[in-house]
Amino acid sequence: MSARAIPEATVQRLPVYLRILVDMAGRSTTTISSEALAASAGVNSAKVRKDLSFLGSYGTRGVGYDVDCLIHQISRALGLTHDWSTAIVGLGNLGQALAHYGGFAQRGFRIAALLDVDRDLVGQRMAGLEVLHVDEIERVVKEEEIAIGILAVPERSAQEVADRMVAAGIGSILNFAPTLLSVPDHVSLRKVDLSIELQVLSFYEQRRQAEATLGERGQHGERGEQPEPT
Amino acid sequence: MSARAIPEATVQRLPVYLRILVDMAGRSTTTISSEALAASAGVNSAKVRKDLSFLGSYGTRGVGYDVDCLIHQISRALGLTHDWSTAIVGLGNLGQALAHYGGFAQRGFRIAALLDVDRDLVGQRMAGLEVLHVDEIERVVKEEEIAIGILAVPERSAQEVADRMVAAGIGSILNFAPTLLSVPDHVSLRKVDLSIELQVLSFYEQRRQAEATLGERGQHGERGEQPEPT
DNA sequence: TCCTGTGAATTCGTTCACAGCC
DNA sequence: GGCTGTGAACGAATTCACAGGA
Repeated sequence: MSARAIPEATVQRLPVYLRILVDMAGRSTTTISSEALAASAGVNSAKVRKDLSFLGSYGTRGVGYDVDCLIHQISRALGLTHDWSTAIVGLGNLGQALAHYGGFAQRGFRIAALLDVDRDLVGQRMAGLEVLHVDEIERVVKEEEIAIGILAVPERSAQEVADRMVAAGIGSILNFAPTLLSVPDHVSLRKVDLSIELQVLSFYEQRRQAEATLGERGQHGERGEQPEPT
Repeated sequence: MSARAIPEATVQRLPVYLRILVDMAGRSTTTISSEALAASAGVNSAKVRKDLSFLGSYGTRGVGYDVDCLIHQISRALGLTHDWSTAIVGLGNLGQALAHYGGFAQRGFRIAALLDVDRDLVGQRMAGLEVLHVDEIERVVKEEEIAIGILAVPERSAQEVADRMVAAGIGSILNFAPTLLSVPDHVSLRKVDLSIELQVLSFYEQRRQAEATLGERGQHGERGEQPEPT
């Protein structure tokens, strides 16, 4: 059966499968089984088959999935068949690191604008772009058709900048500031919070040290599923 | 009923509650209800109560929770009552940004070492530390009792460095490289993958544009739960 | 024979709803 | 009266297990 409503959990795994498949294609592999893909992705093969079945029936029984076909189907499902423009707001250490990170462009996310409040930064060139003042955000979002705003500003200004992004018409925000943002229902929001990651690791680290006696599970976190140490 | 086995999903939310509570304490708030905490955390109050109940019964019926008490209990549960030492391996754009990010130390995660393979970087000072060659990792992990390794190396060397961290005795790894790592069961692993975040946003962005007609849900992702735009 | 696709069973997480205590 | 703590109901995600096509 084809599509309609891909579950949240599946959406999060599709990019992982995609990366593996692109890698496979680069090695001239033409076909892959759910078992092999599952091993690379660190999940169980039934999950892979169920996930892929939400895209439609693109496998061949007794054989597996055609790598190129799957790449195409996943890309289509994720909306990666065309590029998206992004803007980075906040060019501190993290914002600059993001601006220079090549992995975005490579995966179809064009960094179309860099913005900051700091008058010393505005006007400078960075990663091939001129840094704009954050007050230009409304204009830039419209002119460059920015779909995704990347927020790398300090905690205290995060909400204000987010509000301006939303007002300017941005539909998706990736927030690196360690704060909870409020956005209207029609805006998608994801956050990356380094201290939360460390604190979660701390929990398991502590538990391991506290026990230091029983054999316990060691793979933790919805983001941390991993394959066998094979 | 007291503790034993805090669910994964709860562990991920405790740091969020903790941040809000610390903020509250800074504003001299002494007591908070599950309803208020839930509103700040962007979740529902039953979830807050259930989450907190895994730590024990520290609330007062008719009143709420004592802020300082909760801070203490959550910190204890997360293993934050003592500091943890971390090491950052890979000092490209991202590694440098992490090295200079103040939020770690502030939350009890001491950056005890910076390592890289690049001979030009080794020996330089950065964020108050001398950059060491990655070959020193075994010695440093032992001498500095590094608990958490932060991996900001390129994809191709991530597995190798992870293996060396594990061999050196590190129990937790936070991986920023866009690759799936294999580690033994007794090692905790979490990853932060920027392109996955963007691709998930792309999915919802595309769906929104494709529909552009029905009123649909806008808040997505296990990391992206958010409160009302109140 | 091999591997997909998927109902059914199970596990995990969330939400409801209320008894019990302040 | 207000708010916690928690069984019970519900829903989502995972895994099992196998029917059915290549």
